[in-house]
Amino acid sequence: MRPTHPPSRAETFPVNTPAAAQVFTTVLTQGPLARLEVARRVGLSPAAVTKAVRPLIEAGYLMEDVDEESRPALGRPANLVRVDGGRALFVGVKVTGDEVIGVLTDLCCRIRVARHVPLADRAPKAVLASIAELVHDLLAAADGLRAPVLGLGVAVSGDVDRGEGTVRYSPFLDWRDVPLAELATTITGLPVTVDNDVRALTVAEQWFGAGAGLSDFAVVTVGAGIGCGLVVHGRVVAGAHGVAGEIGHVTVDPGGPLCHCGNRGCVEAIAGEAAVVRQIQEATGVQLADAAQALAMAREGVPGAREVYARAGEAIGRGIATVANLLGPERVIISGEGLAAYDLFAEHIRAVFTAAAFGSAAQCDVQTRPLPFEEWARGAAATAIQSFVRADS
Amino acid sequence: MRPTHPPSRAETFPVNTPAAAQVFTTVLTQGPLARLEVARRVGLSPAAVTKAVRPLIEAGYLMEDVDEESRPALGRPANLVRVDGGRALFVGVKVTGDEVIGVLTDLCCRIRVARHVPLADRAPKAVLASIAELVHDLLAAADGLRAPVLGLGVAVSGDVDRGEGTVRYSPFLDWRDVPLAELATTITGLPVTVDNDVRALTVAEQWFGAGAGLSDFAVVTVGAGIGCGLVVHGRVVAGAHGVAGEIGHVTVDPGGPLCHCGNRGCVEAIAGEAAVVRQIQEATGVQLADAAQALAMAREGVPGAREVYARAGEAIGRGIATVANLLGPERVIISGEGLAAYDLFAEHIRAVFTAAAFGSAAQCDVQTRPLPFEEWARGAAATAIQSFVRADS
DNA sequence: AGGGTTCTTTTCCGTCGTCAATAAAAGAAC
DNA sequence: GTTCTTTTATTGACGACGGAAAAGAACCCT
Repeated sequence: MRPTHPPSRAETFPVNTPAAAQVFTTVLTQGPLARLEVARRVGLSPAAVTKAVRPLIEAGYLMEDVDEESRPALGRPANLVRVDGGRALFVGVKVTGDEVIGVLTDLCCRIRVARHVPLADRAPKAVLASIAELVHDLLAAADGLRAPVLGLGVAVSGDVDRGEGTVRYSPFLDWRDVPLAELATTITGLPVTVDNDVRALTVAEQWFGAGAGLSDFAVVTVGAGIGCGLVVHGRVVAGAHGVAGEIGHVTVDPGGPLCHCGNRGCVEAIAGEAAVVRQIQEATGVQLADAAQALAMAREGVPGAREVYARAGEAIGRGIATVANLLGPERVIISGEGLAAYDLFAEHIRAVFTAAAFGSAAQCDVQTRPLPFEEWARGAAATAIQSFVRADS
Repeated sequence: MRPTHPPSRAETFPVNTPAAAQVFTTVLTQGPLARLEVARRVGLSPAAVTKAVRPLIEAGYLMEDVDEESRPALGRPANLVRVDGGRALFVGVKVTGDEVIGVLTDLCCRIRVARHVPLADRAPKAVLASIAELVHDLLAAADGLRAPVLGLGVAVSGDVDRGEGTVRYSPFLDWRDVPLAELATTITGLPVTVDNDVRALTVAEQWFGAGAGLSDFAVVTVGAGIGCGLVVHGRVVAGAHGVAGEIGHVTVDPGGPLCHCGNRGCVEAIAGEAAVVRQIQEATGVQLADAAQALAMAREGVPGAREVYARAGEAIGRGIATVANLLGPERVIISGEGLAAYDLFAEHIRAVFTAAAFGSAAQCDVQTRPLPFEEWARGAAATAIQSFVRADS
């Protein structure tokens, strides 16, 4: 049940306690902080923070840093503690249907290098080859940075068991029970963490994005599919069977269009990329090559096209309202390539959401964040950092 | 942020550590256990369990108990540890629209006495008077049991802040910002815990019911309203704004009947008690006095009546599928007075659920549990026990 | 230079949990 | 009936972690 599939012998985090992990993560995500401030946020005594920080500084993971800027008018200025990004590197990889996106990040999870590799074939072998190529490239780039690469995170859509490091079922890739972590470890020699792609993005948002500091929020991704990452009680929800956040297959209209899952009126069957293209083709009678064309038509004001986007927005709004009603998150973050059409969605999402959110669930803050695929890969790197830092025997 | 609103000075749990609370809860919920077995389940060493158990035995909360039955063929027989139910008592109260149900439980949360008091008026004053009467009765009954009453749990529908002990908004009772814990403490002199009623029932199910041992499950209650309690990561979900589990206001048919929340086609607007009665009246033209009459008509086979129940079942099934798709619980427990009509629902719930559940979310085990209102009150008592045991400064 | 303020560290101590050894309570074997 | 085996429970030594309090450090201001 180790979240990382480890190679022979690798550099490990110097302290193996929950407190150390929490201190490190707090410093990582909440920027340079005075020890006293860390103590307040983590709920430890200042002394405990001093003691937790010392070995991490000695190991080079944290560093001190006086901040000339915000010197207080009174009292001793704080010795800020920050993560030394240059101390270590991680690789994050996101697999999509037609390419593999990889980023090399530092220990602060800042992207240093990003690479894309096209994917001809979705079979595990081909994907692994692309991952290998990507990682090889990134490791080469890492050579110049004089820091060890300590982990690889891989994000794949579908039912992923992070603990086992296996992809149980990915409809998109047509994979079943692929021991991806093990395979990637033998190829790359790195400790590998495998997780679902939306959950990986959710971790990135939790650490560095609009979910920072929130214990309950949701990330809704609009694109080829409609996905959702949930954070409840401060932890990403994985579900008992590995599946969770399937907002794309929430029914919003039982009489709606047929979905590939076999049901009618799923959010994805109305607002997924393929569904939008298809519906606009049907409405206009024009054959479209891709989503960009569909978007262009709607922007031009072709009759029927705008309405398709409006209905898509309503479906998404209803899906978000459902999440809000069931979980009462503090915030919902909408992201994904589909945001390119956000101007066509926005008002409909909002209108349906405010109408359908029950009681104080409507207080939920809905915001959009256009995030490129690199950000998903960064999330994968974040899961690798998580595994590296996490204290679990 | 204390979960219990305490009176002047009361008996407290002897040890204030997470480990002790966990050991006690494990023994409470998983029956008499050998220390070694407790150690295995809690993840502590046997020695730690011995040390945690001792003060609890000295304080009388736990007791030893040799089990002649399951003596092993080999080795030293285990000294089972169990909670001494007779050591302390708790009162649990559930407020409904027309009555207040109270139970007196022992420390094992077994119901010793149950009482109902009718409720003429839903104003806080009247409800508090009923609670006072009920508690007075139960305390009188407790006198004969020679054990102190250590807490009162109150379960109310609506938006309840357990930490503050206040009812922020209860549409059903038409309450706003009632500091119920404080009020009840001054009246009864007991430490009071206030929580949402469905969440209280969910705690009871988590401890003693079909949710025992599960870290992710849901309780769906069918009755006057349709509610839902969620357990994620082993904890009951309260939501950032106090509202969560509003499955009753998940939309299943945007063109459906109008709901009191202002939307169309909510689960509650189709499958709530009032909605079913109304729909059957409309379908048959017969005026009905209550849900029992509606049920009788459907059982007699009056045309149109059965169909209303069928549609209700479908709505519930879709709601459950939505929960399963979003959270991937291991189990969904259906309960509530509405189960009286379960024979008319069952197949439709199941059919829609299996069709609409996505991927391995369909592995979720859906079961029904007819639980009387006393069980809800017992849940309230369970929250009181939780507050009593919980280690939080 | 001295006082005020705030951050950091030190020292000491208590608590809690593990480890390893020991005790205890059986039945089985001879 | 003694001894062995097996399993459970307890003990005591030890170490790690975190808190409290006090001292130290760094700065500003007067």
